[in-house]
Amino acid sequence: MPYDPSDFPPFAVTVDLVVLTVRRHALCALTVRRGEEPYQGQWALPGGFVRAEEDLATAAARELAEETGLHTQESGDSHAAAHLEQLATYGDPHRDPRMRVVSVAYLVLAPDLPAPTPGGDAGGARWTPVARLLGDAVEAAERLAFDHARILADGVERARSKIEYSSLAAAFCPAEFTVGELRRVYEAVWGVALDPRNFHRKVTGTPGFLVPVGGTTTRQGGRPAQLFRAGGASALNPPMLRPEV
Amino acid sequence: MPYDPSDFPPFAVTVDLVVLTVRRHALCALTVRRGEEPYQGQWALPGGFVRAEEDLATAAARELAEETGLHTQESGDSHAAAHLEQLATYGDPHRDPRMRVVSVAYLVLAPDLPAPTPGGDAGGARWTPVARLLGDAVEAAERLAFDHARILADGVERARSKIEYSSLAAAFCPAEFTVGELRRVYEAVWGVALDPRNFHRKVTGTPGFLVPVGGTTTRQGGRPAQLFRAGGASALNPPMLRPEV
DNA sequence: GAAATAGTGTCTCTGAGACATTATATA
DNA sequence: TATATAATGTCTCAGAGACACTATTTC
Repeated sequence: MPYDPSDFPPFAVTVDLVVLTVRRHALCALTVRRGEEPYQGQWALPGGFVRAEEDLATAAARELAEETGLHTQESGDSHAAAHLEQLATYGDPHRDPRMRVVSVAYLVLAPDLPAPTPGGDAGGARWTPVARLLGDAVEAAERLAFDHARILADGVERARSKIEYSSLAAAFCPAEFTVGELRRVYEAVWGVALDPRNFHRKVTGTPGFLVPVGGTTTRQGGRPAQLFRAGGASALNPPMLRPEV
Repeated sequence: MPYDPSDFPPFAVTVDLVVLTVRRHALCALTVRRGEEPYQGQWALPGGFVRAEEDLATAAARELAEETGLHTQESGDSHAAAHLEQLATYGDPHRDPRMRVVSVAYLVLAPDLPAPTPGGDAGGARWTPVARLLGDAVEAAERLAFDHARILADGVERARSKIEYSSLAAAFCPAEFTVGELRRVYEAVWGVALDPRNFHRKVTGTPGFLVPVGGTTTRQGGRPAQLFRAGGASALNPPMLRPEV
């Protein structure tokens, strides 16, 4: 195995972001409109080149901040931090018609943002329900550029399976949330209805999963609900069971 | 987001392989001795450059065949095929002191090979127990080059968690195996002792997990054991529970 | 015979699913 | 008042863990 820098073919390396949130009871992904060829005018996942002296995760966090203003670390204040993790890497030789591009995809789980349309330097950016991007009969106008539909599908599947055995569903909620809000996250991500009583028993009975924060809220209507924040426990054992098995 | 080929910094892209097998009741990883600087003489994970017109998974399968002779597809004969899946991508700017290298790691689960030392064009290649490569006090002579200890740790963790809820443990076994042999795989990978009777009930009671093949063997000593092959079910639901929770 | 592994059965307890019921807000 | 959501409780059944016991081989 000779190892000569002149031996290896040059690659471009990018990061692509699957940014998921729950809005109006639907799982949504952040999409941006492409301003140039190829796939000009089509929607795509946000992303960009990794810089020469930049780590992959750093590049993903930078792109995320540029597109949404979201940060992945608590900035001292009480803002909920988005969760960021590496998803997978896509390197088909012809996934980009211009050159050889290897893209490292990252998955971001974010709370519903106050600003309806994310700011940043991206042209048109919007939240699109994943059902409309990944359904059986996706309209041509909604079809994602490159192999981004595949990347999005992988990200959605990762999110669906990870909230089973981790406390990551709280990443979709504001810093303080109720049991019912957390349940509606599960229902939106999985696309199923969960029994409110069994759900309540499960999440409040798991030590370290939820920490009561003291107040109550009626923002969902009905009887005031206790407010919680995510506890330190990152693993959920035994897992939350996804119905329809 | 201007998108000009001259904009992007050039990267080298490699694949690194975490090839795991179970030998003599121990989880082992394939390691090769480095023949040149940096880290000359140290052990490392097998791997190499991705070619210009080659898919990432293809490059991983090619490197695997070169180093071990293993194939990832059934070749028509009854040889057990190794399992190959993408693990993660490592791109710290200084993980290779010579240039910017992004490495896509793949995880391979292989049955114990008949040949004690894998062939191929790699110089010294051998199976090393992962406990010796990842323990708390790893000897200097056993320390892996680059960030390969981290990659190996990620691969081992992936394997440990995946056999919980999938039928992948059978990838460590020959094409036909007994319940006891499968149990010893779990015990080696997890490093725990499992109750043989509860294990037997679990795996034989899960529909589609094991298919009886008709014969028996006494290669483990004792009463003859029925032979099975892996069934079509790839998911194991409910999962096999890892003790010490 | 002893010793090893294979295979079946039995008991108990945790926990998920399917309900009922009560509590407290808004319209 | 009706209606929404929140919170607690009760029953049943599947399944994991902890065993006992029998079966069939090798030494």
